[in-house]
Amino acid sequence: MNKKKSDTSIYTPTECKKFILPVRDVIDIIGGKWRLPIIIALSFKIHRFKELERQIEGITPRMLSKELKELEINGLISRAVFNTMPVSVEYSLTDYGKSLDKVIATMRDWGLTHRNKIRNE
Amino acid sequence: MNKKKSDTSIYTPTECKKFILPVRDVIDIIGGKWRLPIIIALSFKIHRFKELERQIEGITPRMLSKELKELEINGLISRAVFNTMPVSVEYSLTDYGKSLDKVIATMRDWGLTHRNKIRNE
DNA sequence: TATAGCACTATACTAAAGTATATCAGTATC
DNA sequence: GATACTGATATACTTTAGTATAGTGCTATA
Repeated sequence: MNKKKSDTSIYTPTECKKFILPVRDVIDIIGGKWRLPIIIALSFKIHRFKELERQIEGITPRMLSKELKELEINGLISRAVFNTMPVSVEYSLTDYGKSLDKVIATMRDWGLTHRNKIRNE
Repeated sequence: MNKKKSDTSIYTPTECKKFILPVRDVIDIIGGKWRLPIIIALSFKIHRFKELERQIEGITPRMLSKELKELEINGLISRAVFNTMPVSVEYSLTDYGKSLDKVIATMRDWGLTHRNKIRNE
């Protein structure tokens, strides 16, 4: 009776870490300098490698290639190769990638409020 | 008539960047290795510096101090000094900081789904 | 034959994020 | 007088993220 389990059930370093893990996953997946620009570009339309390179200004082919691979591993985008001459490769958001929309929208809402708050201080 | 504005209105590098900015803000604010643990810990109760240091295992006082400052600058937490002996300093989430709950919950939901998906592959 | 476009990759580098370790001033306890 | 507590800060270091630049194999066009 001297200790209430419910008060601190989540509030131990271990439980706290467990609570955070899925949130951290999202940050790991869409974090970094280039992932969001890529996801947003692909949410508008399917893109070829060079199109993305031109669309996302400042990105190097090395980073684009690297990030596309990561996003593909995480199942957010898919890669389709066509044997045209020269070969063309199309990147598109998977349904799973599209499901991030809700998350991005929620973040964006808060971020817009934050921007207004900062501006009015 | 040969170009439809609505098709590409958001879809230029400049407009795309504008769209992303508030989302990036959120990542910048809660991203990094230690911000979420700090925010979550403070969402359960007010903490003193040493309490946070003990609660968040692995953090060094340098990082804790650095991140607390950043979070305070962004208005998410507040710092209260009491002239006890020795001095005690209490950190708490502001209402504004608490407003991140919704964002964190949404991210967590998606992250949990992602974890289940990965596990079942 | 030279040049250009596509989808990358390789190598070397710089910058940012995070870690390790020691130390500070003040007080209270052993 | 030595040690420990509080809330930090300083310096030096390593690790991760991102950049710069050049080059690959293929083919079509000039």
